[in-house]
Amino acid sequence: MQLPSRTVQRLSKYRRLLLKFQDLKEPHIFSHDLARLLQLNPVQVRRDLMLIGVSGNHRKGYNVNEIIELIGNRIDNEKGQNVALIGVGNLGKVVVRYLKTSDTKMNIIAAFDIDNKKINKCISGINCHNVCDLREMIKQYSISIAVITVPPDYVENIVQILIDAGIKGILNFTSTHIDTPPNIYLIEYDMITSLEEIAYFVNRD
Amino acid sequence: MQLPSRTVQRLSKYRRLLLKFQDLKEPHIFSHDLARLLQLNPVQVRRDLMLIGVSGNHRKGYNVNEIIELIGNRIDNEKGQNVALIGVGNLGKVVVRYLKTSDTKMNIIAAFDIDNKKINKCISGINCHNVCDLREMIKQYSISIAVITVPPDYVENIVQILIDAGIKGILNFTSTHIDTPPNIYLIEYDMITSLEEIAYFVNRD
DNA sequence: TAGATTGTTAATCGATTAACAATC
DNA sequence: TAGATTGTTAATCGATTAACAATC
Repeated sequence: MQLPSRTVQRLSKYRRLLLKFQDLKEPHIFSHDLARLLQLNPVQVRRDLMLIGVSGNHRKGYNVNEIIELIGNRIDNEKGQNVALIGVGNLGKVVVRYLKTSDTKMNIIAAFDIDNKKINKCISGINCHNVCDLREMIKQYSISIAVITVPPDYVENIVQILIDAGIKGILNFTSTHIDTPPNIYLIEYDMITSLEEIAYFVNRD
Repeated sequence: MQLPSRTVQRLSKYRRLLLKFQDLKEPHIFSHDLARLLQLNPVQVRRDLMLIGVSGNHRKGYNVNEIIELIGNRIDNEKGQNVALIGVGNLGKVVVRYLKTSDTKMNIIAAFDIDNKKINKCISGINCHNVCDLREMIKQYSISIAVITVPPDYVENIVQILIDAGIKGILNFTSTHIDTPPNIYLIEYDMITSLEEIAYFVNRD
């Protein structure tokens, strides 16, 4: 049974928070504490946990390790999830460094660029390849997710290559809207739209 | 009457797309063309435009200039919207440069850092100030929105300063969840959560 | 037992879209 | 007129939350 996307987002956040609890040797947590720490409704937390089959204790709350394990069972791929980054500019470098230093099952294993000065260089421990090798590398290393951090003019072209190469999911950091077929799962970070949305509500509250 | 947040997001995207049409001297557009270009439903486009009072022509569609103007009336602040960026690291620099070169009514007018090597330097045409001056600058230049690009350990502290200084909206680029009172409009870009969400659906489609 | 919690259904809320009237 | 479009209500869909039973 497929989980709602909002539930998946919250599960990701529960896990990251609880991994800190694990370090603190706190074996249990109540739904209202988890909710408070993430500014959510406790009912929502209990419902999310119910959906993935976590069962709590009426006295002690939920077992932290059990939550972490069952979230992993749902979200993680056994083989790990290989991610590629396209566009080794300033933003690309920041994203690679961030992902390499975060403890997540998302493995960023290759970067790509068209600039010969960058190709075959190492950035934050991963190699920068020629965009021409994208298709081959995606298949060889079974990369299913791409993070796009190229300049706006290159976006359309890169997306076409990615789709042809069989990529399944895209995180688009450029503010250029991209057109994807419905079988590609797409998330777009559009900072202009986000700032304009914030501006709208700030002026009306 | 307050617009739904999803409508505001789409209006922002309509406007950016239509500004290109304006350059091409295309005076009109049909709802189904606008919808197709942004992968939306034409009914949704017409409904959004109806909500802001745009009226179309049964033969020629909607007037591009009229849409742009009425979106501006709703979203833009007459005085312009002043934005500050906190944390002049690599990510911060990228964001400043991007916002300075985009044509948006969002004016990024100041950057802040705690590093003396950065303070009083100019980045992409704006000055980097000491975080200690945040409160004063926010009031003086009526900055209502902050973009946060500081390292995780500084986030909590910075948010407290921003809230005390009366900031109204925050775009959080760090993957550290922040706790804001309900009168602050917050958008968070959490790339770990986004990648895990993509991974979940990619493995199930 | 009383009180605090989990577990789960049903009601509600918000957003999208189907249906169709009106117009050119 | 026929066909294509806009305009708008009502139905539907998805997500959240209220209500309350069950348990320790």
